[in-house]
Amino acid sequence: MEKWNQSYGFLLGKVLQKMEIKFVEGLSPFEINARQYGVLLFIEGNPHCSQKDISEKLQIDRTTMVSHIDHLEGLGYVERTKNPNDRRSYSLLLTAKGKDVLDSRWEFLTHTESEILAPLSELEKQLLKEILIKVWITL
Amino acid sequence: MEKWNQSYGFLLGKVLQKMEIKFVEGLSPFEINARQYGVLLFIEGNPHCSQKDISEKLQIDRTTMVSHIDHLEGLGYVERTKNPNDRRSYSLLLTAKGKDVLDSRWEFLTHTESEILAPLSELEKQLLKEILIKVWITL
DNA sequence: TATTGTTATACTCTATAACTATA
DNA sequence: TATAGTTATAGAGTATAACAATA
Repeated sequence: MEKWNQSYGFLLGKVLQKMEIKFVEGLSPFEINARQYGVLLFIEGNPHCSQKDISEKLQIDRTTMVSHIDHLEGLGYVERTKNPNDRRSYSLLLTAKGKDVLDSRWEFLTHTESEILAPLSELEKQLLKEILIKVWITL
Repeated sequence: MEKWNQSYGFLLGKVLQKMEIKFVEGLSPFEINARQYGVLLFIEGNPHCSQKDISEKLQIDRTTMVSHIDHLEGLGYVERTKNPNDRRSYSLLLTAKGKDVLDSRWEFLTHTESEILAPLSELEKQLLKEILIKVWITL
């Protein structure tokens, strides 16, 4: 075992990189990247949210959000309407098409993850998820 | 629990991101990024390697390697000498200064990781490492 | 005056193709 | 001819600052 394999960061990075490469491949027919998929997920969970909301929660710069939403709107996955209560902001919603992409790729995502984590037992997979959630919650 | 928290990829990404931000901050006084730290680590473990060797093993494009090594050589962390057996390639070595940076930042890296993983018990930390290694080995 | 979204611009990181020097 | 390294260039992805519309 070499020195760099003893770092959690390197190990996490390698596993994540592998997952991401596969997942991004699966997203490419839908012309979005992993970030944009995350945005779709967020909008599904927070209908009528603003670009600012996503920007804050997902820690994406608000100027970057503009181009992400431009892109998703251009593909017909997301709909911008002005928020009647505050006309500075948008009220964002998934379209039916966007919802389809989200669901189909969610299945693909979980399938991809299973493949990468195949060497683990069911117990280990569950432990890994619990451990990650425990760390994430306190971040 | 929201949907996106149920993905290993999102959880891994969040934890890694947090580690990386802290680690890169700790590297900044030494004017290198995480990739370049990885290169130093590789050279330590593989003295007299060529740029091509690093490029292949760390999956960094060889043209990108040129600027990384330029940078590390400029800082006096790495020494380029021509390989006498094949004068096309370099024989790369850490300087004493490079070795110092590597060691001091290794301590910092492990300390940073401990901070992020603080919510875990010793057993959980060990399980996490074992699980990650198990997945990584089969990648 | 502060906030949401926008635009123009610049910066970082990386990749592609053509070049050189060695083999 | 093939390979290691180099250079110039272009492409993502992101960030900064100035602006418009609205609060």
